[in-house]
Amino acid sequence: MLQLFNTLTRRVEPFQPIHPPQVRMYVCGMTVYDHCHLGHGRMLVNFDVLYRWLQASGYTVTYVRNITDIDDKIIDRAAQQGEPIEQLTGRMIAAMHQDLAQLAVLPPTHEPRATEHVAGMLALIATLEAKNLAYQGLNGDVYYSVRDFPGYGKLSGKTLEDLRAGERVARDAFKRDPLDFVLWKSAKPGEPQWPSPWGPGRPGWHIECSAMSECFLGEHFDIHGGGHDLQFPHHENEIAQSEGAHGHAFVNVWMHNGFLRVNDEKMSKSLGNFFTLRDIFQRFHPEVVRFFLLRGHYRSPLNYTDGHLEDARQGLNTLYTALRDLKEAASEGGEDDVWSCAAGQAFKAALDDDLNTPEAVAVLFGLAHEAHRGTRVARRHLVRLAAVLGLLQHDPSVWFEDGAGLIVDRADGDRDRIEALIAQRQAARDTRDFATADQIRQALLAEGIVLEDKAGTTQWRRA
RNA sequence: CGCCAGAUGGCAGAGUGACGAUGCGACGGUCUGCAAAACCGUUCAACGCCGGUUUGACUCCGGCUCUGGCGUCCA
Repeated sequence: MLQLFNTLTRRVEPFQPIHPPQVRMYVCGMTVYDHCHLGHGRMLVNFDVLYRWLQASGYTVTYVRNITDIDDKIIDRAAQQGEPIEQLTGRMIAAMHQDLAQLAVLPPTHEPRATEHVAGMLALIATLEAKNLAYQGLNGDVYYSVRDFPGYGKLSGKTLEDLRAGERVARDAFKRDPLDFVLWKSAKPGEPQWPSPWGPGRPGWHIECSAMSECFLGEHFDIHGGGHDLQFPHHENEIAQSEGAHGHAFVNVWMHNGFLRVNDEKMSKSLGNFFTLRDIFQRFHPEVVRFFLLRGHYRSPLNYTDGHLEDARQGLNTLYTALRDLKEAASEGGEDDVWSCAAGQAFKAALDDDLNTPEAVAVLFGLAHEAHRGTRVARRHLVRLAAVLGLLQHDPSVWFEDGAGLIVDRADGDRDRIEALIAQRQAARDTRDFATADQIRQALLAEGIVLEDKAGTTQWRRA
């Protein structure tokens, strides 16, 4: 049975959907003012694995991942670039979809945009105001009154006193309490705005997720996820909004993934130490990146360096080598149930244990070794299990000829040239002219191409 | 200052109250014309520090040190 770590209880607990076999999950997605970086990729891949694993476990999953397409940073960026907001967000959304497709991240069931749900947000704010949980300040902004919501702080494990003690809370003369947060921002000249009972303006950041999750998943659903930095204040505020408005539980399981780090610092746009996915994809195959991310547990910090990506690439190549070398064995043997074999059970146990992907990956290596030692079904099981993680779905021969996980420059006709050299070398070998044969091997090796002689033929791959 | 998380072998990274995950790298062997891949073996291997509980602790408890995150936009 699946067990998940719940931020709300700080424990790993059995996962029990509210309405099995349905599972409803919501994940906070991207704010689209820039390209996705590797940290975003980690979050998106982690929840993609959860999505896949829930489905593989027999659940019918409704997965909602929102897009924030209106906020300060978007407005600033658009202004800075002299670009209309919708053009900027449209561009970034298209880019994100490309990046995610490359990473083999499945599209969610719904991918709502904040700007399409302003009506729902206004309805929610009205409810909060009617319940005296929201008030309008003299500046026209509508605030959430934190002190009037009893459970405030339960997700982040903080009390209002703890929070007030922090000196980093900005003073705002229009708030009743420094911790109150904005639900509706009154319109400023030149900014996008929508009409509302409180005057024209635009939504605060947190309200969109309360409105959109309710729209697609209802007032009470199973799983809500996001990056660890969203735990406070974003998710805490979502709870305040949704539970405040509806008077009952909002989300059963809260999940937060750990950060990707660079030089032991969080990778973030603010720190400017980020690598965009597309930058990395210039050098490494996206599957290497996915594999790298899955080798660590989603809640642990993961440190990025080029060297670690290279390690991951070598490991992935070990798996692809098993697929390539044992290609013919694949079609042999009848159908059987992967989940009943030892590897399948171990794999399932690993993912059921709070998505222990490193352990699951270890099972994959075990299968690769078994396959090499002659276990007939091992290769098929390897492919089947890896698919659950979104791995090993490329043709192994193409994988190795394309670059074996690296992005390499290839000239047109490269392949023909290589094949021709291999033929030449073979001719030399036939006359036992090993000096010439080795010379050709060395020449190809110098450009990163490794020749492997086996069973009377020679195959090649990129190193 | 408050709250939270973490400290594992050359590197990455799981896990467990007693039995040496896994990967990468390195070394030796088998195989090969030579290689590569694979297989076999080695790396005499590690659990931040100090106490405690226990027959037994890397694992549980307490303290300490250090690191990171959150408390402000952030996946």
